[in-house]
Amino acid sequence: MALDENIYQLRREKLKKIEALGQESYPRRYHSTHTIPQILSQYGQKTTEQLESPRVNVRVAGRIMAIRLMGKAGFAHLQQAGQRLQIYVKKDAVGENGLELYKLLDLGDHIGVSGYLFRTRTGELSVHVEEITFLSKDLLPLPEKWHGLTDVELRYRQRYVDLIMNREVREVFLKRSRLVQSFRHFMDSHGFIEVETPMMQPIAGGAVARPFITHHKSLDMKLYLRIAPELYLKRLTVGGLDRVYEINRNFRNEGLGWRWNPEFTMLEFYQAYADYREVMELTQNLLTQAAIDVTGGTRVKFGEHEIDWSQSNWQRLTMRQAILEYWPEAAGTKPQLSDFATHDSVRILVQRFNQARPHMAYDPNEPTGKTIANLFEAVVEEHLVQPTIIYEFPLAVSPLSKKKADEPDWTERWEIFAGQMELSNGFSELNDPEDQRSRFEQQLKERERGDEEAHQMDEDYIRALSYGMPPAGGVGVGVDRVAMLLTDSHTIRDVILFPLLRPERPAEDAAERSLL
RNA sequence: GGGCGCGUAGCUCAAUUGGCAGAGCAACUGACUCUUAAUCAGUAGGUUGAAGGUUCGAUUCCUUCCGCGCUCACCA
Repeated sequence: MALDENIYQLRREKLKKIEALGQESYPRRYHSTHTIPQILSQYGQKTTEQLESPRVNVRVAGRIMAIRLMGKAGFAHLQQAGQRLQIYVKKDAVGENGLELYKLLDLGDHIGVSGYLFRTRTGELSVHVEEITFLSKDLLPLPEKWHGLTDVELRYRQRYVDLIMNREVREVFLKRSRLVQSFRHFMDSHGFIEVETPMMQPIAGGAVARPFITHHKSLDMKLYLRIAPELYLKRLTVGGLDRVYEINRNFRNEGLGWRWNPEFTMLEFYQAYADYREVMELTQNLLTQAAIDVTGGTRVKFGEHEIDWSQSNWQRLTMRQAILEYWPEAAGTKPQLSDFATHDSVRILVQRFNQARPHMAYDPNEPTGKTIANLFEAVVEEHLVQPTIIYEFPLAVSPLSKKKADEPDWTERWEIFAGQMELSNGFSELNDPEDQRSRFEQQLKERERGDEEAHQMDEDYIRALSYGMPPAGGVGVGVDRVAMLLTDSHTIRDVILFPLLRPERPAEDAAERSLL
């Protein structure tokens, strides 16, 4: 703390000395001829002789990540775009003034150098510097050069330092960017148009979750941060936007965990005249393409596993089949499909399962379909490492999807799982306003029963459906989770630049900062 | 919210059974015109997360609190 402040003051004084040498302390621009990655790729393979005739003059800028001074000469490494280039500074070439400036530089400072390329005795491509231009001072010390920044909390809190020090982190976020690009390109090329719908909503609908509450002052109105864009996007299909998508944040007021951050990014899209099977195919293609675009192939390391995103590796099971398939031996003989038919038979399944592994919560008053969905999560989810589509979901947990024609307790809905996570959710959209009204009413009963997350009534949405919504398939894809799988990240915080954290200790730290 | 674990210099980590709080890097001073974890000599840097307790003596043991991580529950 005190030391940190000392360094800060010392470096401020160095900055004044740098000004005294005739350098601007915070200049406005620097004209480079090359970026460091350009130099490395264009000249990385050239021999000493090739670099000598003709001589290659360069101007290049970067942040000092290593610096070594040996009396009247020195070496440093400049970092730009995650790559490093060595520079060689000697008094004969930069003059008295240049060497004085070099002596005032610290790890973390930004400089620009002009000079020519050469190879050192050990063969490293370097810039033989003729002129140094000071660009910006690092007043706070960077973490230790060898171990870098490893403290997990500091990495999230001070992501800027994390990005400077850890190249893999930079790589993860470049891949995340490519992922979003891939999704956009895929949707655009399939005739979808991108839209933005409200993030602040008077009724938080379209998903089952507890919302964040906020308030609009001049309207004196309670607003919710959206938990899903669903109901607005479907209003747009009513309006004739037959293929729409949105990539944006949802906010859910829930606990945090390796798969959960309170704000997370979803790709959500709707395709008119399609049913759940068509959008299932589309989403499978979307994800396979994303794996290729982000990683260059379909086989992607994820921890101990290798996930194969190629089309032939995808599995499809109904929810009921999956429970049979992964029923644990310890819980006795596998159930039969008929065991899902009645409340009592499902209750017996739960009892058998809980005797073997007593950790599934069970409320005998909840709808049977909800129990089956919970049973699925308890029995199956941990087994789904390779891309798997689970389809046919209980009506009770699917208030917005169409019923199966032949089984009205089940819906035309699927979810995609991989890496033990739910990645995507899609269904044939319910577009019958009267059915929708009774589903909402059913949810209101759940709410009265104490389920805070049950859906609220949305009269305007029902009015929109009453104008006639075309048949449509709709899909949501969890962008953060896909990013995790494609970057071998095992917590969602590693794919979110600034994950939600408790604020820093206010008293001490604020006092400290005001000193700086 | 429950369980487990962690918190020591700016960073990464030590400290024997409870016995003088240390190292490397970073920083400062000096030497050094091909180094790359540069090297060499020296200097400085700490309320051991906080409060309380046990003890002649606590970084170490106990209690409470704070923060972080992992995990379980709710959720995608």
